[in-house]
Amino acid sequence: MTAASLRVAGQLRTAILGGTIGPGERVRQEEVAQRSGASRLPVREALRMLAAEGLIENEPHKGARVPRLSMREVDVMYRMREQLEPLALAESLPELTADDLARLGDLQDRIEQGGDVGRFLELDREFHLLTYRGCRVEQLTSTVVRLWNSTQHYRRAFVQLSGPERMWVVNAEHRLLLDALVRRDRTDAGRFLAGHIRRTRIELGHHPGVFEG
Amino acid sequence: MTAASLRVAGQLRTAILGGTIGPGERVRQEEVAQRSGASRLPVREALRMLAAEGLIENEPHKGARVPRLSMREVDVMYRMREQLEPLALAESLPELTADDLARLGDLQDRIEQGGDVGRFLELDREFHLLTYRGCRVEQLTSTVVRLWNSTQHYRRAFVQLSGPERMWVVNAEHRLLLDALVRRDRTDAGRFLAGHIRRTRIELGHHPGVFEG
DNA sequence: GCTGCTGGTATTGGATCCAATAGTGGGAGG
DNA sequence: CCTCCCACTATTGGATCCAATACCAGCAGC
Repeated sequence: MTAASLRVAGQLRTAILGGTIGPGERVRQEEVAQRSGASRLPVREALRMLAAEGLIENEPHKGARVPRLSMREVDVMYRMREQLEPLALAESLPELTADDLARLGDLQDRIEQGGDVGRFLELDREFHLLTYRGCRVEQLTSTVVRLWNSTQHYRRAFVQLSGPERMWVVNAEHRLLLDALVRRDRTDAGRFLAGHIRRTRIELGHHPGVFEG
Repeated sequence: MTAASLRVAGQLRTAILGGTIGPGERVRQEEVAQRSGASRLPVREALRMLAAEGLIENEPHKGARVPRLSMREVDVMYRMREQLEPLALAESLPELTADDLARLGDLQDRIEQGGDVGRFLELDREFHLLTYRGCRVEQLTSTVVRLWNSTQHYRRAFVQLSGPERMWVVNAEHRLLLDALVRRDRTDAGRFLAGHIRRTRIELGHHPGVFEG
């Protein structure tokens, strides 16, 4: 019975990232406790953990809810990613093993096979986070994960709205990135990555509908 | 009796930032509880909050301790600051009032008056964070604060070691930054700021003694 | 003399109960 | 009929007690 809070946190995390709990929705301690079979105390701890990950926000005596972000906020958070992820990649690249690179190729193959939106988001996330696997600086990786977490919902809405006709761009970018990684070229890799994020940010800006809800 | 956890968190925060509790030191729940007159439960919540701020790290069943960072980690965290703080400044600049700018001038005056290390760290922190006051993107400001928090101890050790003979450089940089802010020149301001952080990072790299202990 | 086990102790994690607070609905007064 | 206030309820915050786990010291066996 180790770490009930970790279990609860995990359940809530997948529920939020999966879209079951959307922005603005409230998360009641009692309800979560009953659903997960634990008492309210580990739920409280789990909520604090998730707050640290940027998945919920906690207000005293008002409870926890999934944050609702404005377009401006998401835009700035994408700019943060443009700045930070190339750094993480540069830290990670020397540590990536041939096995990691093979797995990345595998993931990209599966992304190109297609699937529903949830499947793509999952694979895409796994792909990028795997490229940062070698980054040994906790603060950097956790910040990157936080940014991914907080913007996940809007990415989902965006992918749903824009449909599959622009998917070839993503695939081309991923392939170029992967090739640069295989060549151990940190400059090229960083450039492709920054461009990938920047393009997404700009396309997101053309879909204001994503932020109304 | 609202929010005992917030009170406890505040006490611990100033203790850690002030250097009373150093890197590697353990923080026992019971001890903190007695010292602050609360029970252990709010202490647990406070520890989770501080973990979110990067001030302590929590391991299951092993307790909380102030993280001990390697030179490489601090170096990367300074690189993160170089990337993120100009962004925060650009967001903030249009929102800064004449009053804010006056207060910044005041703070810099007081920095130039001199004082002990703790005083300088306090004023320097207040100066920089005030320049980000207009940044309305929570994730960005909280990330910046986290980076300041985590590296505070090493900054203190560095300032103590290097003494006051290089203080004129800091003052010149602050004055140039402030002037750019008054002129509402975001490009200049971002450049001076990035340079300020970068120089500090490099000088820190010349003092490996800071990271042993 | 060293190593590995085993018991004790210190410390953290979890459950239950009680207190405090915010949000809400109904009633009285204008 | 509208508004303001008050009490009620739903929900979160805190205290105390109990359980589980990690650390440590001492002992036995090799």
